[in-house]
Amino acid sequence: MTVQGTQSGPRLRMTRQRKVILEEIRRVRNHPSADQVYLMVRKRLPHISLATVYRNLDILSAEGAILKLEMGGGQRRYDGETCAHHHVRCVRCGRIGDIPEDACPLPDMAGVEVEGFLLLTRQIEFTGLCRHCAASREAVAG
Amino acid sequence: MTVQGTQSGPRLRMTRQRKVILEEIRRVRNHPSADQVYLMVRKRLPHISLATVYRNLDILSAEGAILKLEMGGGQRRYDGETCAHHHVRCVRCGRIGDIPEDACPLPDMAGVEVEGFLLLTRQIEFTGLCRHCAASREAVAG
DNA sequence: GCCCAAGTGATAACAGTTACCAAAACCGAA
DNA sequence: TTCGGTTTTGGTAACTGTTATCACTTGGGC
Repeated sequence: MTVQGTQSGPRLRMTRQRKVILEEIRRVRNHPSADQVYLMVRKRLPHISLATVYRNLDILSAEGAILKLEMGGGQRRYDGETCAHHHVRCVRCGRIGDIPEDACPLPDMAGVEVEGFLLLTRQIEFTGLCRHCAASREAVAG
Repeated sequence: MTVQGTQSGPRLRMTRQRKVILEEIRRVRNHPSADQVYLMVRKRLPHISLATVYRNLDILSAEGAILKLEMGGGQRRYDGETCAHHHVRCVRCGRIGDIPEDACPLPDMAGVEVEGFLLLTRQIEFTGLCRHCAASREAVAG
C-alpha cells in the first residue's frame, strides 16, 4: 500500500496510525467526518489522538489517497473512494450519497479558461432528500 | 422589495438592518463572507452587530433571497445573484468566481431519484486558478 | 542496532458561528 | 396616531470544528 503522491516534499512514513485511518476510511461508504473516523479508528487504536486523525486525513487527501469534501453542514467529510463521482447531500439530515459519474455526464473542462479562471477539476453537487427523510416528509406534508 | 418566502413561519419584518444587508450583498459580485458583509454594511450602519449580520444572512438564504455557498476554505460565502450559475474556487487564494450556466449545460435532474435520493438542485463546483494566481505560478514553475 | 527526520499524543489556541437575553423597533389594529 | 404584542437587535459569552505547539516516540534507510 502506497500513499506517496506526486508532490515533492518530505517522505511519508506508513505509520500504524496512518495505515489504520486509511483502511478504515476505505472500508466504509458513508463519507465520515473526522470525528466519526476518530471513533472508528479508536476501536483498533484506543490511544490515538484526535489531532493525529485530523493530521492524517489532511495529509492523505493532499496525497490524493482520499477525498476531502466540503459540502456544508458545519463539518468536513472524507471519502475513501477517489474514482470520479458526484455527491448529493440530504437537505434535511445532511447524509451524503454518491452519484455515479455516468448518471449525469459532464464534459471534462480541465485546461479551459472561463471568466478569468483556468479550470482544473469539476464536480456536481446535488441537494436532495434521502429515502428516510423523503418518507418522513410525506407522512407530515402529504 | 419583498423577501417573504414560501415557507410558513413567523412574518418577516423588513428592518433597516435587513434591508441594508440585502442591498449590499446584491450590489457586489465577489461572494463575500459574513465578515466582509459586516464591513460593507457597517459603512452605512456603524452600530450593527455581527450577530445581526449572521442572523440575516441565514434568514435571507433560507427565504431564497440570496445564496449561501459552502465551498470550503474555512468560511461560508454569500451570493446576491440567485439565477442559475456555477462557481469556481481558486485553489491558491480561495477567490470565487461565477461560471455562466451555459458554459457547461447540465440537464435539470430535479425530481429524479438516484441512488435512493430524490434530487432537488444541482450545481457544478469547479476548482481552478484565478488569473492572478495562474500568472504568479508561471513565474515560479515555468 | 543507530540515527534522525517524520510522526504522535495531549492540550491550548484559534476562527467562524450560534445562543442568549434585555432593550428596541416594526407594523397591523384600534 | 397611539398601542400592543411579536420580531428583531446589539453585545457578548459560549460553542464547534480545526489547527498549532511541543516534548517525546518511532519508522525505516544505513
